[in-house]
Amino acid sequence: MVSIQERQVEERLADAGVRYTGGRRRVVAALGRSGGPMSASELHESLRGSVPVSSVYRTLAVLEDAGVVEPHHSAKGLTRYEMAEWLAGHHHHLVCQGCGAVEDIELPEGLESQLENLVRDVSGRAGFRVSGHSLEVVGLCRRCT
Amino acid sequence: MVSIQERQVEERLADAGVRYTGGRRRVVAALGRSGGPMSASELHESLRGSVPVSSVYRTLAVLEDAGVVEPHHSAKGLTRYEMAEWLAGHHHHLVCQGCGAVEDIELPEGLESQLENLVRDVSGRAGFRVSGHSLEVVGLCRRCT
DNA sequence: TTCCTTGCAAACGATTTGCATTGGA
DNA sequence: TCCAATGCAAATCGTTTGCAAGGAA
Repeated sequence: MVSIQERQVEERLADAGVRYTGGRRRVVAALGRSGGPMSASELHESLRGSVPVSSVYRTLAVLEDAGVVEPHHSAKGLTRYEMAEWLAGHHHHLVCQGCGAVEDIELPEGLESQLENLVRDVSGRAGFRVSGHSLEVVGLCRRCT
Repeated sequence: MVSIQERQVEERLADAGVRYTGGRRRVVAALGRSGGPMSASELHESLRGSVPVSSVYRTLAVLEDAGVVEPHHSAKGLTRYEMAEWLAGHHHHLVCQGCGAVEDIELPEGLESQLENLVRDVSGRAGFRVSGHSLEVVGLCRRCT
């Protein structure tokens, strides 16, 4: 999967005026492979230590600034990152209370747009300017059941 | 508001075999007053330092074990707590990207139950045993707009 | 007395930052 | 060349824990 996504990231980073170096490419690739958000240390491990933890953090900060990845805050003060919506598509999360794993899910089209309207409506009433939403379903995954 | 909720907490802690001391009462009261989840240090401040931070943490741990409060993970590795659903009622959150504040909102009855069905349906298909869900709407609050 | 609770300070773990070095355009 | 990027170590910051003192049953 060196394709479209890779190009888009390349372009976005160029626009942001930063380099798309080897280390950064590896982090993006690891995130692209993953089926859910990953933390800095998970990325560090996934890359077999080829990118030091501090560099992973800096890379994630750069990527977040450029709008390439988005943070996701989970238990025990861990922050996990995933490809931004415009790259990975809009989706929601199943969070396992047993093992802490996070899995992506998509809602059926109809329900998704209905939910969007609802969100806009309710939030507007509270004087809130909506920029996005995320549904988090908690429970036990197949393995932890 | 010394009423029902207070009684329920009292009972729950008694069942858990722990004391409902002054410090713990103050933490619960502060949470009850709040319109959204609060972190340990926010509680510490809100109580004008009358409860040391470490005690706030311990209190929150006890309350969580007893099922009186529930954690909510937010930006910058902060964990905020709020009264559990069975005490505060089911609701969702508006998260301000500007100031980080979290505000509670409720969905209209109809949409809420529809959302519940949807969640059960989609998650079940993924072999996931659902225990709850939470919708997080991100954007800018009135003050930060 | 006997536990549970509390406070302070030290310990921890995730994340950030200073600084000297490396590497790409 | 020149500035962004990197690696390491030290510094931060939220949170946890050890231990001795305080309190209620």
